[in-house]
Formats: sequence, structure tokens, C-alpha cells
Amino acid sequence: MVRKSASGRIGIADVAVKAGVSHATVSRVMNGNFTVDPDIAARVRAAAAELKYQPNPVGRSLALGKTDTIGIVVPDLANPTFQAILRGLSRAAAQDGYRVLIADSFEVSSEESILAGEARRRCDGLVLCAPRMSDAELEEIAPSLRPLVLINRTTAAAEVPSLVVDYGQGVQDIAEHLVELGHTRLAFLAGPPRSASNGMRLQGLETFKAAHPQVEVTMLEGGSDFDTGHEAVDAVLESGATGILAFNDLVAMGLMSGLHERGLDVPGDISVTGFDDIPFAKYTTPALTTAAVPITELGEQAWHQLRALIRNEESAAPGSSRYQPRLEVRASTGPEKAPRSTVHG
Amino acid sequence: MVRKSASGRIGIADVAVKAGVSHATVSRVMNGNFTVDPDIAARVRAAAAELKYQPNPVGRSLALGKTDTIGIVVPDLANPTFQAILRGLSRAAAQDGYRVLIADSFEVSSEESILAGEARRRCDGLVLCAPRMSDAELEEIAPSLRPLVLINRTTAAAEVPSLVVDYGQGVQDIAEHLVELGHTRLAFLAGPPRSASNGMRLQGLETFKAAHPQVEVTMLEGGSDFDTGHEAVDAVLESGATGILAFNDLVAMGLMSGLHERGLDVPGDISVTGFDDIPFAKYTTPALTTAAVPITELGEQAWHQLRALIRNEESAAPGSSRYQPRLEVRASTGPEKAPRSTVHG
DNA sequence: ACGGGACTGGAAAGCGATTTCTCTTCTTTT
DNA sequence: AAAAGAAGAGAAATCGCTTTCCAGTCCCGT
Repeated sequence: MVRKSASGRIGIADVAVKAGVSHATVSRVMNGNFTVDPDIAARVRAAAAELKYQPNPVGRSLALGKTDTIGIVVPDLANPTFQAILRGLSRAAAQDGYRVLIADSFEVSSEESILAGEARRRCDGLVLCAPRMSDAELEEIAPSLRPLVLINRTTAAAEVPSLVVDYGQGVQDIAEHLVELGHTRLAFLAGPPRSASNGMRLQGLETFKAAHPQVEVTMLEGGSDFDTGHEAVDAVLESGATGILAFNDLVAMGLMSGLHERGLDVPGDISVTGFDDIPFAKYTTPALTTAAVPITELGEQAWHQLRALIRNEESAAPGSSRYQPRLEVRASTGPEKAPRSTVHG
Repeated sequence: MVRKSASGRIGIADVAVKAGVSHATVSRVMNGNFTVDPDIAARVRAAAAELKYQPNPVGRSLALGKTDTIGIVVPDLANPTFQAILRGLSRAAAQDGYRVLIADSFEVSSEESILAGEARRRCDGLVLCAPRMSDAELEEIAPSLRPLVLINRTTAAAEVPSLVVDYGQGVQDIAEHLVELGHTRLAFLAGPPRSASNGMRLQGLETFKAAHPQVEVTMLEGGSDFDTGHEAVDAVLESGATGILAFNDLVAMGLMSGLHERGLDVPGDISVTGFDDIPFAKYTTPALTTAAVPITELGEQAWHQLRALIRNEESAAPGSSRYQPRLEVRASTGPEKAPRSTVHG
């Protein structure tokens, strides 16, 4: 009969009794401390095996002051970008024996810092993914969240590395590509207003406009999902633009679908571009021209940065790094046809 | 100057000192125990606020014997189906103040039970998603994992509710639909061999074949992602089938993309169907005919079942439930054209 | 043969909370 | 006014484990 120590599960005490030693010795054996007589160690191991003893991680965490768990806060778990980051992070962390706790803020920026704090206290470190909170708030809470790694966001707070994708450059590359194809009237379908990556894209477009004064760039309201793109068809057509830069691949796909329903040809009538190069982008018809972001790798790198912080708080803070998107020209962009209207304005 | 109790963070002891009371009293106040004098309670609260005290969840967990966290084990975090389940689960659990810890087994079935055990010990309950392990192993470890909820898998172990989608019925519905359109030669692009849901589909097809002896059904090897579908083009064409049942939407999309590259028309030349009705399915060209599975809802229901188990182990074990897929006829299926070859075999 | 260093393993002190137990102190009742 | 009862708050036990501290053992050199 297996003794149960008060609670329902087998504890270190049960093993100690069965092996006829103190629980301190059991602990030593379980943790590979070699100051234990091999015979006794064997006896303890046998007892542990027979009882199927597994140390309670909560007790362990309390004693050790670490949980072997990291947290990640994302604004929207439905977004493929964040899913990919999560996947990369989880995979990399698992290889080092760490688990990941997820927190979805559902784009409610006011919840973010609370969520982050709660997650952080249960973990050894935190990855904050494209937080929607203000710069001021971020800078204020960042220190209490360390070890902390930021993704697609930066902060002035010390010891907080951040990994950011250069969306501004990516958007410029795409716009250049469209211009080279002869397009002179572009439209940008924007993303969520609070998204920093949307801000970076807007900045990139400003730079582009400065360099290409002859190109007309219309800004359209948007979002980050299929429906946004699908619903934007009218606005896009009204703009008269022939080259559309969608916030991301999802929006681009929704838009293409909508254009298709209107009987318009992509890229014959209108060229459409996305951003991110999600796995689906290759398989749309026509295949989507987009800017590829090594997004899973981003999650992986986030772990490496976090690991460095966790392992050695003194270590030279690993600098923040910047990822350059790579233009992927596919079939959804083509040369501008004869303009539908000769003059405008 | 804020006192730090040994560790770097502010503990209950600091608040106790600052408020001039014992930590027992602080605990009482923080937990809404009303046997504390209002004046003292106010003093404690003030001290806690000033020190920005937040109770350490690990210490709390040890004392309370609960972590307010649940775990989920999935075979592949890259799979949209599991992502959707995770999303539903996370959202529902968050509403009740629970967090979720994720574990990805990367389709390595031998790791699954270890992973599950480790996750379970850190949590108050576990959701096992489409486990790839054998029935015997599942039944053996299930009791030690309780409270446990299974998704797309059942077990004989007691007190383990499971939520399963009736893939068999769904496949039959799709096949019927194709037959009604005049197709007499079908092909099934199978999924991962160890997947139970693949097994259910195969069973469904057997039932279908028994009911429709005149219909030829070819079985093809496959997988669960885009590339599988894309690479299956040759095999599909060789089979001579005019109606293709892909394992899921991803495979269907990959296949359609491949067929498109070969200059074939869907559904003109070949009809293609998917399974799951992922958000993308609506937006492919042509829009994908598929069987819709309320997958996010599945994650949500998993939480409800788990919650019932956690809250009251005595409660009538909530029965297992079965979800019926709903046929979504879209544009990727159409009537069979004149057969490309009159006779075969 | 005896003192000192290397080993072993038990006892006990945390880790940071919650909670029971107990002792005051203040009310209330007779 | 005395006894019984209620209420409030501190001391101490717990949760399950790790780890320091320390008391014995054993072996070795002198």
C-alpha cells in the first residue's frame, strides 16, 4: 500500500521512509549530488522508482527561486505572426528544458501591463510581443518585468533587449518594386492603429514619398485580418490606385478575394502585395508578392536573448537586433496596364 | 528605502513590517478575510499599495495546493487546428482567471506522456490534444493526469471526458456531396498515420464505400500541411479521380495550388474538398468546399469540462461529447465534366 | 595512537505564502 | 459586577523541496 503524505500525491517524505533515510538525502540523490554513498543512492533511486516519485515542481520552485518557465504576452493569439513567434519561442525554450506560459491580451492595451506582471511573477522571464501600451507605460513597467525581451518594440529602459523587424524598410522595398513595374498610384491598407509595426510602415512610406514625389500614395483605414481586406475593396477601387500595399498577407488575401468577386484580375487590373510571407502566401492564386520576415526565427532568438539574461544577469546585455525583410516577388504584382483614367485631381 | 527580504522582491514580510502587523494579518487582508479591524486593514492596504506588493504566486500555490494554471499538450503547434483549440482554451480559461501552459510534442509520440506528466504537475488540470500515443499507454497514464480532458481521442479510463469531432461522418458528407455532383472516382489524401482523426476519416470512408459500391475510392499517402498537398499532384492525377477529399484544408490548398500550376481548372477539371473550414478556406480561389468544425469552440468546451472537474471532483463526470461537422459547399467542387477516359482497369 | 581532514547523512532553517490555534481584549448578559 | 461570549491579531504549523550547518565516521600521516 502506498502511503500518501496528507495530500493525494507521493512526496519526498514517502520515498525517504521507504528507503530508510532522511528526505534531505533523497533530495540529494534526486539532484545528482555525489556526496551520497552509492549504495544508499541506489536504494533511494529504487524506492523512488517503485513509488513512481516525481518531485513537486511548486515546492522545488519555491526552494530554488526559479520555475523553469517563461511567459509570453501577445496582443492576439489568432494572428499568424504571433502564433509563429510563439512556436519558435516554445520550440527553442523546450530544448533548454523551459516551458512557456501564454497570455493573450486580446488587443486590450489596458490589460497588458497587468497580464504581463502576473505572467512574470510565475516565470523566470518574459517576452513581450508587440505591446500596444504607450511608450511611457512600457518604460515604466519594463524594469519590474526583467528579465524581459521585447519583440517589435523598443524601450529606453535598461537591460531590455528588443528584436524588431524593419517594417519601414520592407514597405519601401515593396513600394519600389511597384514603382519599377510602372505604378504611380499606390494605396496603403493600414493595420491596427496602436500597432508599433504599423507605425514603422507609415514612417517607411513617408521616406518613400519623400524620395518619389511623383508617386501618389493614398492611406486607407484597415486592420489586420482577412475581413479587413475583404471589406476594403470599395475603398481601394475608389482610390484609383493600381498598386496596393496591404498591411499584411491576411489583409492582402482578403482583398484579392474581394477583387476576384468583383471580376477584377490580379495582377492584370490591380497589383496586390502583402507582408510577412506566411506559409499560405505561396499558395494563393495568384501567389502573393510579399516581404518575407523570418518570424519563427524571431521567437527562437527571443529565447536566446532571454536565456542569456536569465543565466547571467551580469553578462553584457545582448544588443537589440534588427531584422530585414526580404522582398518575395511572386505573381500578384505586374506591370501597370493602360491607366483607367488619364488625369486625376 | 524599500526593504528587500533576502530575495530581490517585496514579500509579505515587508508589508507586515511597514504596517506594523504580523504577516498573518497581511495575508488575511489580501485575501478579503473580514475578521480584520477596518482600520488595520486600511493600514495594511496602504502599506501594500505603497510598496507595490504583489503576492508571490509560487508561495501561494504551495500553500493553496493549486496553481490557477492548466496545461495543454499538442502534437504540433504549427497546425492551425491546434492553434485554434489553444486559442479557444486560452480565452475561456482566462475568463475564469486561469492561465495556460503549452507543451508541443512535435509529433514525437514517445515524448508525449513525459511531457504530459511534467505539465500536469505544474498545473491544476490538463488538456490532451489528439495524443499520438497508443490506446494502452493513454489508458495507463490517464488516471495520473486527472483532472484531464481529451480532445479527438477517447479512453476507457474513468473520469476523463473527451470531446471528439465526428470526422467519419464529415468525410461521408463530403463524399456524398461529390457523388451527387456526378463524381464516381474519388481519392482520399490521407493525414498523419498516427492521427486518430485520420483513422476516423478512414472508417467513415469504409462506411461510405459499403453504401456506394459503384464509386471507386483511391487511398493516397499524405500528411497534414501545404507541401503534402502540393506534392500530391502527380499521385492525384495518376489516380484518375475527379473528386479529391484532402485530409484538411491545408492539404487541399496545397493541392489546388499545384493543380493550378499544371494548368488544371478547379472545379472544371477536378473537384477538391478540404476539412476543418479554417478561416482561410473562404478566401481561396476558388473558395474551398469543406466540412466546418467549430474548432475554437472545442477549446472553449474543453475548458468548461476541465473547470467542472477541477471545481468539484465529485460532480457527475460531464459526459463526452461529439461534434458534427457541417458541410460547407463553396466553389471548389462542381459537376463532373465528360470523363477524361471512358474505361479504366 | 592521536589529531586533522575528507566523507556521510541527519537535523533544521529557509522559500513565501495560508491557516489553524491560541491568547488577549472588549462586549454583552444576568 | 461577574461570568460568558465574541472578535481580533499574533505565534506557529504547513505546503514540498533544497541546502546549509553540524555531528559523527573513517582513514591517514606522523
